[in-house]
Amino acid sequence: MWENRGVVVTIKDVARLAGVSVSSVSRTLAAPESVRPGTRERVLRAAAEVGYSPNAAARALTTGRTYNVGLVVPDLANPFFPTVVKAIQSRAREFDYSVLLVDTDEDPTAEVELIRKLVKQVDGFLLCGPRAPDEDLRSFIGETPVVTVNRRVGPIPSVICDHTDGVRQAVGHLAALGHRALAYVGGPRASTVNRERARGLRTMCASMGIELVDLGNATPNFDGGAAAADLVLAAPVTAVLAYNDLQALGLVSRFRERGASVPEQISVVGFDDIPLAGQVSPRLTTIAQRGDLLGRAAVDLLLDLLQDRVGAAGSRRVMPTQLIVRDSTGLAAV
Amino acid sequence: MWENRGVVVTIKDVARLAGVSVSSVSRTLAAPESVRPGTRERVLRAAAEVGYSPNAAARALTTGRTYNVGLVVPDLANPFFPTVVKAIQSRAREFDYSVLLVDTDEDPTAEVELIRKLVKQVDGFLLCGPRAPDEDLRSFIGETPVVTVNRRVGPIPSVICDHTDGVRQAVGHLAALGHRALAYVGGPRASTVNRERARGLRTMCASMGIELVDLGNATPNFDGGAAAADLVLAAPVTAVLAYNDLQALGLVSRFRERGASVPEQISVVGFDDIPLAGQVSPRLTTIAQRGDLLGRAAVDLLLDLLQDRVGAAGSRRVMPTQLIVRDSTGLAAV
DNA sequence: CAAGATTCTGAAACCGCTTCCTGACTAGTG
DNA sequence: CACTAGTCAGGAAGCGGTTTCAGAATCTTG
Repeated sequence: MWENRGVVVTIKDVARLAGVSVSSVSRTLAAPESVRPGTRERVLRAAAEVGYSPNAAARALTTGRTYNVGLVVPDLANPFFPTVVKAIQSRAREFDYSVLLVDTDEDPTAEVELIRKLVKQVDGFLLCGPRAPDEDLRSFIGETPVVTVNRRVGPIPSVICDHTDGVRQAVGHLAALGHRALAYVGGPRASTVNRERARGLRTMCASMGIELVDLGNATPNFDGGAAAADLVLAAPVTAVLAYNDLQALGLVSRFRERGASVPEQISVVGFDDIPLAGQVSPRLTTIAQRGDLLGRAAVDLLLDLLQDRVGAAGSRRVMPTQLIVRDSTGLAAV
Repeated sequence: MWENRGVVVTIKDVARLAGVSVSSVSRTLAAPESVRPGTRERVLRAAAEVGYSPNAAARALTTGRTYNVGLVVPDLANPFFPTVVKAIQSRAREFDYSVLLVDTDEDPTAEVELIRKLVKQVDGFLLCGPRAPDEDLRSFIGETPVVTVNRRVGPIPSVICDHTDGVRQAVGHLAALGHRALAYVGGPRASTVNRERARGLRTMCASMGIELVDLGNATPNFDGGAAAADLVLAAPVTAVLAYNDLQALGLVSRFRERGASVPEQISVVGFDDIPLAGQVSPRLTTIAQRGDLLGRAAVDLLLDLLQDRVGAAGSRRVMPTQLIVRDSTGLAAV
């Protein structure tokens, strides 16, 4: 039924109509200047007339380039990722690349398997906050081009945000508000971002004489935050930083249930600046990562890689990070 | 640099190693029972040994099947879509299909163009709440298999939620709480879902003697809701239904700013039951669509279509809808 | 205007896989 | 045991492009 979908027009049809050989058609389309203007004209006219568009599979077969990129995300339901994915998809399209999406549901094992399965179908991968262990990711080196987003693994090209600087801004902000002790609700253990933030936090707090209570790893979503809220209240702190905004929202929600008002009794800082952060009440103070910039830069880096036009120096790109002060932080309770 | 990514193992390598012809290898992999056990054994062993996996492009070229589906969404940043996309991606994977994702940014024109561009690269399309006009979508009939999700266009196979029933439940709920006049904040004009809800609402209200104020079309996001909030307060109503949860959240937020408490002064009902709906405060009463069911059913329908195993009868699938009563609805203000 | 240098063009091979067709071999039958 | 029917495996064509190579056409130049 769908076999003869419309009329399948191939390069031969164009060649016949234009009265030239298929090679000339191919050449015209690939490098118009390599063909005489007269021929070019006829070919283009013919192509337009029959509405020709080359068959991607055939092209991929000969050239070895699929014009597909594999995009792997741990959980699309985390509002941070759609921002990145949108940017990636749109930037890829500008270069006529298509995006093969894979959601791994936070499963590190599935992640690696799925990547392996797709290797032949794409020119390279964009791994957003991959959860697989370093050595698994390393195994792709030399096998297929890979760019990681918000994760750093050995020499693998990456695009990340300057989380350390983000943390610096946040701690500075809290210190200025008089907070002397704060808690950190962590994210996935495997997350580079989490480690970087935790480390940055320790350094900053140490250098500023602020007490830091590490509450361990919580799941990176609303419920994870809500679950950690009671730990926070039990700790001798006046402010808390969460691994991401979803957790922060969970914290706020549970604080409210417990009757602890934000920011009067406790200040809350999130990470990511997801769309909702500025819309809920109280509006969330958060450290913004520009997901759109990350996504765009990741595509550019991968494409550069595919063209061999990237020195080792350029294989790591760092995006800025910015503290957005809203209503969930205030003067430290006395 | 990436040209010789690893060792490219082809069907020939397997054939050589197994001491058979390529045709036998191909046959073994496609239809194991068509080959003698001894041969089968050797082929499989050889394939495993060299880690063979067929080249998708080559296969697509000969068979005409790409094992890709095109997934088109208007805006991934709307939290309803990730749910659907996740389900689609995961269900597709079960059948070894890959998902080519396209986000159209709510642009009806781009939508059609992008679909056209991808036609050759996929076996069919899943259009989630497409925004393009009916006639454009109709033009794909016979050209490429298409399944629409939450949109009905002529004979195009579709999966939708029973929105009329959802509306029925919601109006029943509000009526029982004593509301006699309610407002509707609409969504995109082109949205089938929006039309269906509006129509259902009119019918229901008429039959129950409830007054309905149609506030026209608002953008289907938080800001659209916030913008409509003042219209609601100016109307003689005690409850409002929004086109989606994002709008509902916007409404609540603006109501709060205006000092109108929810649900004491005004009840709010959303649509979709996005993850956040149950987590914000007040928790949102909403009409749930099971995005996961929709996504899964859409994949199944498309695959059935591709196998020619779907009668005209089965080409429309309707998913249930359910009112989730939470805290944003209460007794009508007197 | 002829000879050589250049630019264009077409024929053909090839990418990796599927599938049709044919021949070889096995099994079944009288 | 000879003959037919039925299995199974291999050769080869072909999917729709790209690219190499060599020949044809055009342009220079003396």
